[in-house]
Parts: sequence; C-alpha cells; structure tokens
Amino acid sequence: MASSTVEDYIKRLYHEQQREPGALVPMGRLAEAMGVVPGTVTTMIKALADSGLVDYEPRAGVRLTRGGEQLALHVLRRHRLVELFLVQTLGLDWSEVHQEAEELEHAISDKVLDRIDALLGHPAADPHGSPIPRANGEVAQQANLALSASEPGHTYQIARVADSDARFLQFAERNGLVPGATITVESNDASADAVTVRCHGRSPAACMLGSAAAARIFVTPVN
Amino acid sequence: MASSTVEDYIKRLYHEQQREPGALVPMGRLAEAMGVVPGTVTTMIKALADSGLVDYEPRAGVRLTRGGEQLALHVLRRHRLVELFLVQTLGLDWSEVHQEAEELEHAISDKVLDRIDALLGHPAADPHGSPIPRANGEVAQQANLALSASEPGHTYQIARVADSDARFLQFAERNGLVPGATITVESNDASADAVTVRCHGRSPAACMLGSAAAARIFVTPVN
DNA sequence: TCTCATATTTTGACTAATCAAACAAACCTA
DNA sequence: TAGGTTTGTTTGATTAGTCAAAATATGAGA
Repeated sequence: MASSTVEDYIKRLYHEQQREPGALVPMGRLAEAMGVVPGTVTTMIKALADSGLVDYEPRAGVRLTRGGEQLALHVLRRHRLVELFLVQTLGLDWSEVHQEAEELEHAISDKVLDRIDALLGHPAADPHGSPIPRANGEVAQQANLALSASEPGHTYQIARVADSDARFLQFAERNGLVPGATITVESNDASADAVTVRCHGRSPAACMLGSAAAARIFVTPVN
Repeated sequence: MASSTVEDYIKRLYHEQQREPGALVPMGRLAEAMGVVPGTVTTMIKALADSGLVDYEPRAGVRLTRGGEQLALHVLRRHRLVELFLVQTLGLDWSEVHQEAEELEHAISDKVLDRIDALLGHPAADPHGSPIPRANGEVAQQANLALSASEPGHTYQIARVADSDARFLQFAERNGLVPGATITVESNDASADAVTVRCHGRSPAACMLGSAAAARIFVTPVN
C-alpha cells in the first residue's frame, strides 16, 4: 500500500506532467509543488523509482511509469469523486471542497468509493469540470484551451476551472464563470494583460480577468 | 493537532477505561488493545502525559485527563457519525462500517462532520446503539447490562452491540439481535456457559449464544 | 522477609519523511 | 572557454512511531 505521502507525490507529478505530456518534470518544480526542499524530493523520487512508480533521470528530472500513472489516476478518481460528493450530497461550496478532499482521498476505501460513485450516478466530471477517471484507469481528455489564449469575438463554453484556489473559485462563481457556462470573449489584450468576457444569460455586464486568472479557466469553442 | 496515532491511543484508553470508570488502565492492557509491544506504550504515554492528555503513574497505569476525555469524545463522535452515515446514506452493512470508520474518523473535518450530522438529523446513536457524543462533549450514558448477566424469564430491549467483530455482527443481524429488538431470556446457565433468548416478533425459535458472545450485547430491562 | 514470577521501563536500533547546508554538475554569457 | 549562476544531490540531523531485548520494580507466596 502506498502511503499518503507517496500518493501525494505521484498525484502532483501527474499534475505537473499534464502541462507537457511525456516530458521530464524537473526536481525543483516538483519540490515547489510539494512544498518541500529539493533534497527531500531527490530522496523521495529515488525511493519511488526503486518501487517502479517513476522513471528517474538524475539531474534531468522524473516521469511517471505506466504503473505510476495508474496510481495517479486512482488517487485522482478518489479526489474528484469525493469533491463532487461533498458538493452534491453534503452541500459544501465548490471553493472549499478541494482542501477537504486532499485529506479524505487517502482515507477512503474502494468499497466506499464505489458506493459514492453509484450514489452520484457514475458522474463524468468533478464540480470544477475535471474528468473523473474510471475505476479501470480510463480518463476523458480534459479541455486544455486556456481562456487566456482565447480569441476576441469568439464564443466558448467553460469546461473546467482550476480548483486549488478558494478565493478565485468564489470570484468565478459570483461571475457565472462555472463549467457549462457559455461566454463570449470581448477582448484579450496581451499588452493590457487582461481578458474581458461576456457571460450569456447573465444580467451584469462583461467581467474582466487578469491573464493569470484567465489561465485557470479552460474552454471549448462553440460552433 | 493530534496525530491519528495519538487519537487512536486516546480513543482506546477511553474504551478501556469505560469498564471501570476512574480506575487506572494498566500499560499491558493498553498495549494489547493497541496491538503494540508494552515498551511502545510506555514511550507514547509519557509523551501524552507531557501534552496533558493523560495522567500517568509509573508502574501503575494511566488515565485520561479531562482534556484527554474531551479529545476521546470528539474522536468517538466522528467515528460514530461516520458509521451511521455509511449505513444510512451509502448503504453499507453494519458489520463492515467499523473498519471503514477507523480510517475516516481521522480524515474528516469539523465542517464535513457537521454536514453529516445535519443530514442524518442529529442522531443520538450509531448503528450498533452506542451513543454519539454531542459536539460540546456531552454523551448519554450507555447501557451497561450485558446479556450474559441477564435474568432468565425477564424481558429486555437490546440497546447496544459491541461493534468490532464483523462476523459476530452478521450473526447478530441474522438472528434479529439488533438495537431496539425486544427479547426474552429463556435461560442463562453459568455452567453451560450459554444464554438462550427468544426474539419477539420473529418466526424462528429461540437462539443460543455462548456467554462470550452474550457479553457483547447490552440490554435494558423492559417494565 | 526473601525470592521469584510478572509487569513495566529502558536502551539501542530501525523506517519514513523531512530540513539545513555543504557540495557538485550543468548551463549560460561574456 | 572561464566564470558565475542555477539547479540538483549528498550528508548529517531531527521527529514520530515502532520493535527486540535487557534491566528493573512490584507483589505474592513460602
């Protein structure tokens, strides 16, 4: 059984790897993501390499093996099902469930997870729009077009909102920037470092986001 | 924050102390209950004494302080609410929830716990009939008359069934020996080391339990 | 009250995960 | 390509929790 620390490293590595699939993740990046000093990551990664979960290339970086990826998907499935459960069944706010799920994902058995999955009707995505991996390790491809890279004048549907910052999620919710919402990009000006969007079916006028914020919202083109 | 190991020691100590309130629990007993060697308990208890959770009398035993008891009740509240939740909301069998709750009780936040409490309608007892401590630390007194100490010919209501052995719980359920059931003791013979009970409103004839099993069922007299 | 069995404590060692700080390699850049 | 910066690795320590086995205290019986 993988310890919850191991699960966290593997999950984080999966996450970092998503940005550039197949590439080696540098140790420093993983250290920052995990909130530990680089030396700790070196030690840990060598142990994970010994147990076959990662490929480690000294001084270059690290990458999940197939087995490591399966573990990551398993953890992610737990995390995302728990998040949805907390919103759907217990009525928590989507901005707070990420933190809660960080703990619960390590404590939940497969049996309980299956019950939750059934109770929720075998959902495909968590409250932030991220796909929930199936028990067999399949995952739907997730939307990867960031709002910060969108075209002015075009219309999109929000697919996914990065889930780790509670403040940002509250802001997004207040402005109707939630998965499923249809928006039109009014401007996306690199020099102003900002994006303006109009949210369909909403009374308030357009809202503006800095590009750092816009980079946390992922969309799919409509039509 | 108490680690989950600390929470386990405190919870176990509370449990051992229930048998004889106020008495010192010998180290050996706690070691056996925790499944560790005695030396480990000595070390751990000294640390718990330093943090004010227990009173430790070397070579005599250990006892919870008021603060330790509050922590125990808090852990127990989580444990029992989780058990009931698993039965009521997720449909698990009462024989399997104890194990599941052992893990979950350490991972659940107060916020989630409150939601569960509300969802279940602020229940007073877990699926095995043990009282659920209130958030403020109050607990109802639990039934302490063991079926093994019952009087032949008398009628009782089952209040509580010890929850740790899944096999026994399955047996109890099959025979209608669940909290709330009304039973009449037909015989309780010390020399035969067995108790025979008739379960009201049940077609099968009386069922028989060894006194070790009967000691795990707690009853309250009717009339 | 002496002795022995039993319970408890101590000591030394181990694992997992971490940090601080010294060290080494890689990589720019002039 | 020589130097300096950045990035990564090593080393030595630390904390929590544990075990094995040696040492010690307690209490009960003779």
